[in-house]
Amino acid sequence: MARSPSKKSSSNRQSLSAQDWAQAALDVMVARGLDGVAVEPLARELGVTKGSFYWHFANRDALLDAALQLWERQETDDVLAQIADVTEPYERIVALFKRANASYRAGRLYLALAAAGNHPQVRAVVERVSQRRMDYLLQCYLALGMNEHEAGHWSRFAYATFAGNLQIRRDTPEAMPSGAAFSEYLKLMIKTLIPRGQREEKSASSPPQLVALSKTGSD
Amino acid sequence: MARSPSKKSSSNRQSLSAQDWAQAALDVMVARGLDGVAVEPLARELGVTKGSFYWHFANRDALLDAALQLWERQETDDVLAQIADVTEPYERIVALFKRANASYRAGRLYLALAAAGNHPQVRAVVERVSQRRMDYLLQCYLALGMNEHEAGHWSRFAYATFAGNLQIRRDTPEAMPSGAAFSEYLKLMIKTLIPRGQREEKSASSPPQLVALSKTGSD
DNA sequence: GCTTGACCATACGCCAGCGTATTGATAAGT
DNA sequence: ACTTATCAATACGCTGGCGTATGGTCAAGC
Repeated sequence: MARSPSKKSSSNRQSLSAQDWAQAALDVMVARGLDGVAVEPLARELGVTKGSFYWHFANRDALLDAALQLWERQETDDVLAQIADVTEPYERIVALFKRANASYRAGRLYLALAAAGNHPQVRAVVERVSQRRMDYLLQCYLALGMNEHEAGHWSRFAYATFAGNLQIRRDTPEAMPSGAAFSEYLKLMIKTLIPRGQREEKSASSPPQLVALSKTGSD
Repeated sequence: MARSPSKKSSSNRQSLSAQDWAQAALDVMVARGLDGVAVEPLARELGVTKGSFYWHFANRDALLDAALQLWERQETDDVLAQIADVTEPYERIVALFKRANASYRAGRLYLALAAAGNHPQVRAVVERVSQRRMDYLLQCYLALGMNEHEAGHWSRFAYATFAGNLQIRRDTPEAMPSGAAFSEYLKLMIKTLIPRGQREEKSASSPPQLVALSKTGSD
């Protein structure tokens, strides 16, 4: 329930912003999926009518665009920024994996969006985000000393496992352990998905540095 | 049961059966997702009107039930039956993995259904199917000589990777290699996901050799 | 204190999909 | 030949969501 905007208070009868609507749209996606994002129900939930909505947005698609943009910023840009200080490639992958399995909400959101493959609008963003994440992983594996080919395989492998775990957690929550057993599971995956055979050699001389993944242009 | 055993023949202008409707519903799910399964459009596609539909089914939910049942039979019962003759546990997992990555259609269908987590009707079936598949995998890993704990981890791991690969193929098809590169990728996953450290005891025979990976895909 | 503009309410028309009712058509069965 | 069962067409009412039009309110600003 508590989202995060500093000024969001249920008793707050201040006017809403487009951002508030976009954030609410993301919340609904988590709960009811992409096509749960309907103007009128959403307005009801926000305690206003759709007269308000059509002040902020031209139509439903515009809302989706805003929500999508917000999502990409929050769940990809920000995440990559958060682990930017981890310089060692092995540790970086570990950090990614831990973070990927940390937020339940983020996982649901990702699945909800990815499930909307029909919607071209959504699809484009999901595709770009997935690509960016895998590319980032690829860089990590390259930094471990692999060649492009191997790194391609392993990054894809790792990303698939990540995405699949989200699905398991959603579809069969009982099958996913918690607590210590989960830590153990995570440990196993990390150990398996980061082959330390070809441990990286030149992490001091030629720092991988990963180009910071800055926003794919300007948008 | 309706006595008209109308096989799936596209040019068959004989009357339709409930099975035909269910099959068509699955086809639509592959193409447009779960909520693409609407009575009227479906009827249009089948060249009839919904007057026909409401002869065979009480309502839309009944159609979904039938489709779901059909799906579970086709994609789980039948698959498990097909690999029942593979007795060696290692080979069995390999066979599962190959089969899982073979049918594009089956993957889309699974994802489409899994995405409908809101719908309790669908959710129940997806949950059971996922559970059954993971349980099957669990048995395989147990047969390799693992204890329950380890086998639980590895079967979950393997299933997650399977599900994630489906997602990658759907969301970023370019990221998934084809041809020889894909075989190589599959080989890597198999090798990684079936730890041969604790190889099961009774078979000191030849390593299974990965049999050629010949496009066993249905479509 | 009257105007302006940002924000929201109300009311309407539209459309797609669900479900129902009724009738039509055709292929057995008797 | 006539009934019956099976499958389908047509027509209708209902609902929920989209988008529009228009008017209401309230906080600045001149």
